[in-house]
Amino acid sequence: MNQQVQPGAAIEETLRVVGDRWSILLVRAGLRGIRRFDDFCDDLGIARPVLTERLRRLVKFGIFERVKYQDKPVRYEYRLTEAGLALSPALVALVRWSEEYSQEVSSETTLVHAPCGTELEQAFWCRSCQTTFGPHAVKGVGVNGES
Amino acid sequence: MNQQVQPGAAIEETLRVVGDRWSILLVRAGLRGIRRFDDFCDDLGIARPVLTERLRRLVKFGIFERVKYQDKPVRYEYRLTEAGLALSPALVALVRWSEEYSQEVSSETTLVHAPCGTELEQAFWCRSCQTTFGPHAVKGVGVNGES
DNA sequence: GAGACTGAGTTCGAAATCCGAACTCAGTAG
DNA sequence: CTACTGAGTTCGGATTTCGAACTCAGTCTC
Repeated sequence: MNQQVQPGAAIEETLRVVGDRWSILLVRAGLRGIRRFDDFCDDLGIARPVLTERLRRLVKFGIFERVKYQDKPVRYEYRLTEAGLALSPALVALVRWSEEYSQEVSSETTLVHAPCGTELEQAFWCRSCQTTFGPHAVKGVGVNGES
Repeated sequence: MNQQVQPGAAIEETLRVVGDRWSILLVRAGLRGIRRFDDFCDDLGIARPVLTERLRRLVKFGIFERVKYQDKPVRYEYRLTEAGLALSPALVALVRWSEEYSQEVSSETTLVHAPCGTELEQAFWCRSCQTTFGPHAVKGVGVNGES
C-alpha cells in the first residue's frame, strides 16, 4: 500500500522494463547487429523461455520491433527501434563505468570517438552556458520547483 | 561450454552487480541523500531481506561503504563511494531516456545544470577534437584493434 | 526499572522467476 | 522419406523474491 509517485519515478518505470539482467544485454546485442532468436540465445546464453518473454516485453515497450524477414516459412527477427537505439548513452555510460571501476575484468575494449580514435569522455552539456560539466553540477527540478 | 570473453564483456560483469531491479534504484536513492537501512526500505519499498543482501553486495563491489555513524547503539549507514557516484552518468542517461521515451509516466522531474537551471543534454566529449558528439560517432576498439 | 520505541537486521513459508533439456511445428533440402 | 532449421513452447526442478513477523541492543519516558 504505497506506490505514490516519487520524484523521478520515471526511472522506476524504466527499470521495470529494462532493469533485469538480460534486457540491457539484449539491447547491446541488438546494437551489435544481432537480430534472430537463436542468435540472441547463443550470444547471451539466455534460456529460451526467458528470451521469449523478454523479447515480447521489449517489443511491447517499443524497444524492439518484430519484423517478418521471410515468408515461406514465416520468420521474424527483432530490430531495435529508435527508442531502443536511444538507450545507447546509458549503455555507453555503463561500459565506461565498468572500464574504470569494475575489478577483475580486463577491459579488452575501449570506446573511442570514431573520426579521430581518441578515447571518449562522457559529459553533460549545457546549451546556455556552452560548457560541459560533471555529475556534481546536476540537479533535479520538479514541476513545483522542489530540489 | 560458454563464457568465452566477448568484446565488451566488462558490461556483463557490471550488470551482474548492478543489473537487477534494485541496485540502480539504491544508487539513485544514495544520490538523493538516503543513507539508512530503514530509509532505503521505506523509500523504495524493497523487501528487507533483499535490501540486506543487495547492500552487502554493493558494499562488496565498492559502490557503497558501510560507515558507523553512532556508537551507543552501534549503527551503520551506507554511503556511496566514488565508484558509486561515478554511476551517475548511467543514471542520468536512464532518466533522460525515460523522460523522452517512457510512455505512461508523467515525468515530473527534469535534470538541469545546477548553476543556470538549463535542462541538460548528455553528450560524449572528445578531448582531441574539442567537440561533443552523439552515439553514432562512438566506436569500440579492442586491444588488437578489432572493430 | 517496566514498558514502549528504534534502527538494523534475520527467519520463515508462499509465490514468482530462472534454468536446461526436450518437444512442437512449418517449411526446406536431399 | 528422412534430416535439418528457426522460432518458439512445455516441463520439472532450483533459485530469488516477497511480505510479515521476529530478534536484539540500546534508549526514552515515567
